Amino acid sequence: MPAKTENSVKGIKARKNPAKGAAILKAAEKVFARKGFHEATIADIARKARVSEATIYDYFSSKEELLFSIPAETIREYQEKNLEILEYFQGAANKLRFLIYRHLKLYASNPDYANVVMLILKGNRNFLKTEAYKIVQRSARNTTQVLEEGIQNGEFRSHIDPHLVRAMIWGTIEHLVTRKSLLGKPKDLLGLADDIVNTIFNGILNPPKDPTIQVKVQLQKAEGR
Amino acid sequence: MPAKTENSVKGIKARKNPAKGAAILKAAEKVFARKGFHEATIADIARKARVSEATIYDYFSSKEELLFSIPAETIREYQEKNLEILEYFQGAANKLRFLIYRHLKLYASNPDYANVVMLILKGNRNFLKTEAYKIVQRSARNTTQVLEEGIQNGEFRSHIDPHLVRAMIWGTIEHLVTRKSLLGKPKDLLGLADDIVNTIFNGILNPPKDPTIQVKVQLQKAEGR
Amino acid sequence: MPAKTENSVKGIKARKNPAKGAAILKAAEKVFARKGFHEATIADIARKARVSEATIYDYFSSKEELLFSIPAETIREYQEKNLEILEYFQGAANKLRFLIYRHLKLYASNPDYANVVMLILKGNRNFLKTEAYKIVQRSARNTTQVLEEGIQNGEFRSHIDPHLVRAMIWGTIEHLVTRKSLLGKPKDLLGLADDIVNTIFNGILNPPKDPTIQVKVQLQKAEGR
Amino acid sequence: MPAKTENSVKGIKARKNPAKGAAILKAAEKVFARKGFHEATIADIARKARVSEATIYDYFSSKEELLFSIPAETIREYQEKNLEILEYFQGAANKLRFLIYRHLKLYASNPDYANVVMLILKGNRNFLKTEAYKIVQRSARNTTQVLEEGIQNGEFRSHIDPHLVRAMIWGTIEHLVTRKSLLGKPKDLLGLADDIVNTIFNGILNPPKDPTIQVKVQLQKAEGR
DNA sequence: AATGAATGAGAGTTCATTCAT
DNA sequence: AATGAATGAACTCTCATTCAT
Repeated sequence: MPAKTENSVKGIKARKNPAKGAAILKAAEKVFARKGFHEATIADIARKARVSEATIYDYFSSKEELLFSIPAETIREYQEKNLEILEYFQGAANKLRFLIYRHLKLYASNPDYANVVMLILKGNRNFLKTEAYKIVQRSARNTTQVLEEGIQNGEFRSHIDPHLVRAMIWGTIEHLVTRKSLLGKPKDLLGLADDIVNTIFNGILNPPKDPTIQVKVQLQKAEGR
Repeated sequence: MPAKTENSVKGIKARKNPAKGAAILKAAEKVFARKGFHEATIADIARKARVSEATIYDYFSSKEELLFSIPAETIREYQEKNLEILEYFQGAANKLRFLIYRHLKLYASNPDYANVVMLILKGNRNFLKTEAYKIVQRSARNTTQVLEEGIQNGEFRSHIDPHLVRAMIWGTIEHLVTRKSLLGKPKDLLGLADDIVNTIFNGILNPPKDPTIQVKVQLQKAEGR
Repeated sequence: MPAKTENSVKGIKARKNPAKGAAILKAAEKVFARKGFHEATIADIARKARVSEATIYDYFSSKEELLFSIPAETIREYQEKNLEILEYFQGAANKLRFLIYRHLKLYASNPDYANVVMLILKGNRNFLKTEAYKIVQRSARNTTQVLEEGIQNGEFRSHIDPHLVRAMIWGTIEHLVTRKSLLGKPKDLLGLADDIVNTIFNGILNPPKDPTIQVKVQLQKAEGR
Repeated sequence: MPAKTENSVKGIKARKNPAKGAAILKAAEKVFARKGFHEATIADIARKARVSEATIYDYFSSKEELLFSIPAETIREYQEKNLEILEYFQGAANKLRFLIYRHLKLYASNPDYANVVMLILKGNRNFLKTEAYKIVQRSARNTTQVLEEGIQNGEFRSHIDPHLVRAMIWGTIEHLVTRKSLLGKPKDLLGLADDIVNTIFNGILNPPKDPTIQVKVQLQKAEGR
């Protein structure tokens, strides 16, 4: 799909050897995850990637660009696949459950990535100008649309604000992932998915004691005669 | 109230002039909020506080300690007041609603503080070792306890996981506050409180179409006599 | 004369200790003279000045500013004194001779300075934007004015172009100083002054063989009668 | 004419394709002229020459050698032609006038070359060790010889110092060319040639008001008889 | 109590140059 | 003959921090 250079694969500005570009990126992810952005040095990353520092600058124009390149590919793959699979689900509730699972799984299965995103990128204003961030936004719109769909077809309450609910879902996930990144718990992130979905779906309030309806049927003797 | 040295007032390690310590802290909050931790320099803060750089080191032992001192007082005041007021509420639902409001309000009315907490401290591993962070944890326990209380007394569903629900509530708030810090919207954070509470309480699912129960009553002719 | 800060003496941007600023400048002059601009390192200069590299940046904002600061004071002193003394001379020729001597002497008695100016600054485009360069220009105007004065009062030929003659004088001096900087000869720069002045004044052409006028006086015998 | 290797044509160490060597040299001249030596990168030159950086090193062993190779051919051609034509002139004055014209024209018609020579090479100590510089020296000797010739045959004053006069002529030209390189003026360099020659020849002093000789002839009456 | 002055320690970045293909 | 790819080696500049006054 790229027009001229066959090297600019999937957002990694990898001139030269794309595999090496990816290796550097992976090394950077690890080092940033462990040390944080400012505490990590290019030398650290170079050592981890087993290349020279100069080589890193052949593939990425600055330390920050290197940082921003980490989510680029991952996020696009994620979003593409999301759109693809979403088609197969029937009903907004099912779709939403799927999105929650996937979102959680994305981080659960890439702890270094989770670290970088939650602890570094989320607080970085410049990241907002990034191409990768635009995909994040698009991905957010997925969720909103599913919520709107659910309201439309009556699956979801008509009173809810799709934007707020999306914020709740994402906020919940991000909070949990951040906790996991910082404190190591809960051990099993994915295991929380069902609970999250249930709580989002049903809320926490106990329904009024009994939704039973009391039907009073009085049969009277038919006064014959 | 000060325990040992009469200068260590309210968590600010202010030897000497406590007012100056507070001024430096306020200046630091502003500068950190605007520039981020690493991008802000001690010189910036000194300029803003109208003191010399050396003076800052008379009040705080390092740049990071200065950063960590920012939430210290705020968070303690917040927590104290929370506990105090909480007493006056009846019922877990009312208490929880109060906590949500307050949490949101804390950030809504201190944008610089929100900035520092959301964009800088949340990603800082060392903050976890801080005294201030311990208060945050205690504050979290408030919420959990209220949730447990609600489960106990039947206000809340017995199936919910208090820890998860607290994560959801906090995650939601943090997500919204972070958005506000980075993007400036939504303009009115506090205005979202009701919606948040409602959604957390009732969930998003429409209750089954009609909880109506179809009662079939067949009356038969009473056969002769 | 400086309004506010008493430290900004004579173009040396010396905050803090002006003497140290001057020492750094002197060290820089030496090092640049010996090694050239790009080959000299801040570390070299710091070592020579017996200060830390960081201190240099407390006095000068960049390596280039340090370079440009070298002629600043010298050139101003030179120009001021020139104007002062020029008053005492009678006649354009005497004034011009004085200027030539002084110009030559400036470089002859400051070999390091000559080096920096001739080998480094003369080829540096950015130097043209400098305050010091403006003084150089003013100094050039001195010469032109004296030449104009000489034309006006008949001391100098009316055909000469003051700008060109000034270029010739300066060019001559610069050429000689550059040679001395690079090759070490001629040993005695100042000794050339008289020759330069004579040649500029009288040119190199031999006057037409004899400006003698042949007067033929024929005395004839007065024929008696 | 090539002595040993058939590739080292005309001073360009061009193994392989001499045309490509010349192209690289021309590109280097342009880039150096525009940016200066240190500011220009091999990458810049490679881009301009439409070759790879590595290829440049197939033709020139280092960046500095590349720089020094720029004048090599030009200067030799210039010197050869000078010697050739000089023969046809009669009289030292005519020869000198020719040399001044030619020298000025050399730079006037090659602005990039003038730039490189005046702003870069003139300040470079290593250039003095160069083969090209030796030709420059030889070329300088031309001028000196012509001056000596003129002194010998009475065209030039016997008092003048040929070395100094040559320095004056060259200094003048270099000064003017440098000005043109840096400031763009004067627009017409060659137009100054006549003025230069005239001033060098005749000096700037007005000849004593009247070289008239007052001859007093007193005729006395021849007494007696 | 306050600060002017000084600096140690590094970090990111650039580029000329090399070499295997 | 030509070059894509890789890197060693520096160098400028910044800043948190210290200390004598």
